[in-house]
Amino acid sequence: MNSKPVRVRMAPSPTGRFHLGSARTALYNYLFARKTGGKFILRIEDTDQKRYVPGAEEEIINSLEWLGIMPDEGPTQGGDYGPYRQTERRAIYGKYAGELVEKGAAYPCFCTAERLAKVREEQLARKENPRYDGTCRLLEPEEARRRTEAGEKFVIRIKMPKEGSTTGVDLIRGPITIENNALDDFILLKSDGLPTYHMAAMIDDHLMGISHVIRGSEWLSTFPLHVNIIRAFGWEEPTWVHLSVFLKPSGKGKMSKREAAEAIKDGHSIFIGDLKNLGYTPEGVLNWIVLMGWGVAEDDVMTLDEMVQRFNIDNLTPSPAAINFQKLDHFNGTHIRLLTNEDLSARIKPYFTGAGLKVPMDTLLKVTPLIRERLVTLDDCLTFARFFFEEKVEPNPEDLIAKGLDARQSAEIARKAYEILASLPEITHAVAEPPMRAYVESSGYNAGQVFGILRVAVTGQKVSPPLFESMEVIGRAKVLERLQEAVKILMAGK
RNA sequence: GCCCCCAUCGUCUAGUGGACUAGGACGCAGCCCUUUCAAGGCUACGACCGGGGUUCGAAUCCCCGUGGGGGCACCA
Repeated sequence: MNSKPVRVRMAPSPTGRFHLGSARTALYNYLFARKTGGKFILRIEDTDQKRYVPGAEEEIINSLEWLGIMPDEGPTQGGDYGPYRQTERRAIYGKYAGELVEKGAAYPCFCTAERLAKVREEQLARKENPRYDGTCRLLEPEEARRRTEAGEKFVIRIKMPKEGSTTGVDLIRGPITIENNALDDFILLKSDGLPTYHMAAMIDDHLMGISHVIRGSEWLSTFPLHVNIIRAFGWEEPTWVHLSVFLKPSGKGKMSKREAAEAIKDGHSIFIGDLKNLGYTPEGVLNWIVLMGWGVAEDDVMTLDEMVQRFNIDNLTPSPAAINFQKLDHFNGTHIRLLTNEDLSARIKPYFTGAGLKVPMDTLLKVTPLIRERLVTLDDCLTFARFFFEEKVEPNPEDLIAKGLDARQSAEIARKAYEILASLPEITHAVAEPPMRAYVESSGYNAGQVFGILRVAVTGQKVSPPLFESMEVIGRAKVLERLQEAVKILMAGK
């Protein structure tokens, strides 16, 4: 490990949606910064103008905000090392690339894209590895300068050593060595004047004082190239950590576009921006992803603060992890149950109002305790509790008929239940249950039959929160009204 | 094809040479609780990829296989 003050960064490119993998990278960076008292930085790597997606940067920031892992420095909050968007730093890169050319560590290349494509094709046909053939590497510096000054289009390539090998050290994987002749003369500066990732990231990491680079394992194969670039500049290397990749649930390969769409149909998603709408909580999502690539011996239910306390960068696992949505559901439900009544009520309220229901907070506060342990996702509140806020319920006539009984008998039970409840001054759990129990005893019907009919009549559904508690919240008038309606339905269907 | 990485229950993982009859979590199955559905409690099932070394001793270290994954752009 190096001795620099801890500064870590997340450097996404605004070319697509913000997904699980990006979120986990951000999380680990965040946890490490908090754990060590360091800074967490967001840098937008927008040097590819062709793939730029409008709104992508906004989604990144919204997602981080929703998860509660906002950076200390970044394009929105600023900082002493800005700007934090690479396109706003473009002047910097040309200067550094020029420095490398001066040193003889890089060279201008005038080959056209067409020629490069042709070379690649020929190499492939000969079953050779596709790579730059080195034509412009042989150019005399004077001639190269004459051509660039004449206005000819060019890129700048790194002059990779032909011999030897390069070794970089990854914190969780150990030394990684690659033969230099296996590395290409990668392009550092594109003909549009913007840098490629390879050079831009190294320059910015250096300029921003990044101490630890925690990034995805897709960078593992170009890792030695990055080490070479840093050495060419004569800078100090950061500590490197390459995270594992996420595999699709089957464990066979990365999530494809098609599979991402499938997941959404199932009520799941790999995109953070969707998870919110699907009723997931930041707490549940965070707990879920933090454990894919990092493990704890026991007590795996954690809040963000607890994660910070327990996080240890040395314990990150290098092996790929298959996504398991069932586990997300589990953690989501668990964290929902951990919320206070007020907090949970406030979080589910929008789902009711979104469905066009009027939801008074005082009533909701009484409903929430009845459904909280039944919720896997926040939007489940609608399936369990919408009848509390509806004027009328529309029970399925068949559901009103208890198991083993016919319509006439069920109607009799409903009418009797009405009589009993109507005779009471109030319908609370404490007052209503004893006489109903007594009726079950004396009637010869069983509890499941009697309460089943009552449940469907009052809630309109076969599955509901506890019956008597529910009736107490619904209120005497509505309970009796719904019971009467049930008797009517039963009589009509007889 | 070439290069790199990885390898413990179905899945996520604990394990850093002896405390391993390999621990936890999800899922699955059963039981308890119970007016439904959950939640909760208990129990069961379930793994060190294979082969060689090193060592008194290996899930743990080394090598070779095998399997899986990633990368080979004027994309990141």
